[in-house]
Amino acid sequence: MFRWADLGGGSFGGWIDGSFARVSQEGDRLLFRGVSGEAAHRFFSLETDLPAVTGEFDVDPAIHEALRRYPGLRVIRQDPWECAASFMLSAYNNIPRLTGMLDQLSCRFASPRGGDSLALPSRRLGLNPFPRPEVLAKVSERVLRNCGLGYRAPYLKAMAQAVASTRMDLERLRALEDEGLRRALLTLPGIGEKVVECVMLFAYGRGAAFPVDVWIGRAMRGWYFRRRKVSDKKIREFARKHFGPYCGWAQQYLYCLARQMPC
DNA sequence: GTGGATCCTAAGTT
DNA sequence: AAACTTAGGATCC
Repeated sequence: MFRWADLGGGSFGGWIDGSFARVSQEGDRLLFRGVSGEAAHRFFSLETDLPAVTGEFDVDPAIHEALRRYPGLRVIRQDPWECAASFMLSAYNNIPRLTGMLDQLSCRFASPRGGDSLALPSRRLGLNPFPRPEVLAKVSERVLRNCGLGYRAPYLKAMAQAVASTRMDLERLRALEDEGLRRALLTLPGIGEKVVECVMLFAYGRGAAFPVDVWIGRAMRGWYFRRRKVSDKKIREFARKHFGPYCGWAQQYLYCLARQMPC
């Protein structure tokens, strides 16, 4: 999510299932190189009937405008470990710094394998695969701080240890219903009410998840609550009822709109 | 225009 | 519920 690079010439690169993928668009078709079509389809949720989904929550002027501005926008399905770690690190942080942190981690604790060799990204781009939890679990807190993580360093180490051990099998969590999944993920260190929604939505494909970050919070208060003071939880509950079971997809559209025109 | 000192803030969690 | 690390960006000389 945070680690895709603009390679120029209308082409973008990032890691999908252990392969470095290059994606470009030809007319209304997407072209994938370095990765199986199947994996790419899963990653970009291309099996989802987008008009059917967006039609379900095209219910008011704000979301309507967002749908008009960002046609084709989809929710990705990322690897749960990378997703959980990335969003944990995003807490009380800014995007440029976050990407710098992730780049350092991937350059220092992961090496490129797989993908077609000619298409391997350079280390300078910071585009190695995301480090495995077993690796990060053994890295000292001091070294993690050295990657610029700050106070988040111990969280990442503890999370990596949990995921690398049998304590937290992120793949087995797929079998759980939304509430069970939410409760399980919340036990991970550094994951709270906002990040858990991100992981559910962007890694586990739970369309009913609705992350309320500062941007969505501001925007929703402005657009739907007459700028009243409302808790993030209330906003989430409202969104779930207002937009329905795919409110998480609506969140993506609103998020883009909120960042483009801040309140 | 360029360089550096300083201030401020940040896709929240504990 | 106040505190949390610190890099990157903005502002200002």
